[in-house]
Amino acid sequence: MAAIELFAEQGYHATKTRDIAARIGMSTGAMYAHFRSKEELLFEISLTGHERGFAALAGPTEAGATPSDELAAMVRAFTTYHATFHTIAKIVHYELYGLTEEHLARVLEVRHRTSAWIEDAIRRGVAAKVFSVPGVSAVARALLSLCVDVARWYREDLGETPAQIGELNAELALRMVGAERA
Amino acid sequence: MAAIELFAEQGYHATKTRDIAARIGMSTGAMYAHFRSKEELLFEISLTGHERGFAALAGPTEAGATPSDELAAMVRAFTTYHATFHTIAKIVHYELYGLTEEHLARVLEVRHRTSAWIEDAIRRGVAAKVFSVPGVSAVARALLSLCVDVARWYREDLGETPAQIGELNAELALRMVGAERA
DNA sequence: GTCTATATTTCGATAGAC
DNA sequence: GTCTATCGAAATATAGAC
Repeated sequence: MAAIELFAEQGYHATKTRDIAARIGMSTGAMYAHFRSKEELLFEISLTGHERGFAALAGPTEAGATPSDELAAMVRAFTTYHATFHTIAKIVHYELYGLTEEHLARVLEVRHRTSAWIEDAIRRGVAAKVFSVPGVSAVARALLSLCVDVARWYREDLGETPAQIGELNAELALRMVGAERA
Repeated sequence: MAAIELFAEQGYHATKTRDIAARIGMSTGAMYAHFRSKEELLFEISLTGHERGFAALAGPTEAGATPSDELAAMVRAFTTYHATFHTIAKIVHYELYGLTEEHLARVLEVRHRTSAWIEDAIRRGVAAKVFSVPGVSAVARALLSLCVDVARWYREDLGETPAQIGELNAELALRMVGAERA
């Protein structure tokens, strides 16, 4: 979708319906056959992006994995997602104030689910005495920062693949939680 | 400044000159005695914020400090800055696309100075063999993420002081660079 | 479904009185 | 310097022909 690129490049409010129309080679009038308003378009992008981000984070969990492997896999996948879909992720994290109150509530639910998921992973490692952290939720927040902020600075022409950034962040995450190493 | 709060709360483009006027209890006409345009207002906030951020990062360097103490002090101060002035920092990091080309170039120079500063600190630790990192600039980027992203989620009613977040991030930074501990 | 044309609103910025 | 009033441009969204 052209709107995704534009919202991410310039921000939601800076993007005009004419810009979107021009990029896809349509008139503004024709676009309104596909969605009711600009905010609805933002909400659809935002909610889908939130759900896919959570799916990326929650996907790699395997039964029987060690807390370290589990956390590394989560950070690796969540980071890779934020690099690969950095345009959508920018909208997800920086365009919340463009949503209506009802739509905002919908995406906040997903955000809460996301942070709870990573907190639980840390908590399991602490319980198993393989992690040592200054505070579970504070470190969870820091790990989310590490993953999420990738969307702010990542560009395809950086010479680094999303997978490489993911691998780096997985390693850093294990260091941050003080994981005992094999 | 009222504009700072509004730009940070809703974004630059979402903030109307009438909103700013209303918050400070002035008319829009009266405001234009104080600045030439909305973009000029954004630029002033952005440049000042950038410079103060760099000053916070570069301030704590002391002669004779160990690489670990030095890096910890930098991350502590830079994080504390981003929590304390999270409204300004939001503008600094998320409202770059609202600037004119000339003004953008000015702030990009400060940003480059900032990342170079933290890279150098890591490089000194690696040279002294007290840090062990997967890559100097990649880890520098990650450290910046950790500090900068604080501005995205910090709120005063969180029950945590900026200094506490700063202390946490300083500890996490030392873990990330694999600093040898006393 | 897409076009051209336009209705309607709202924006940033200015004019002129005080 | 601040006010009221307003200009001119630009925005979202709609109307009606094809």
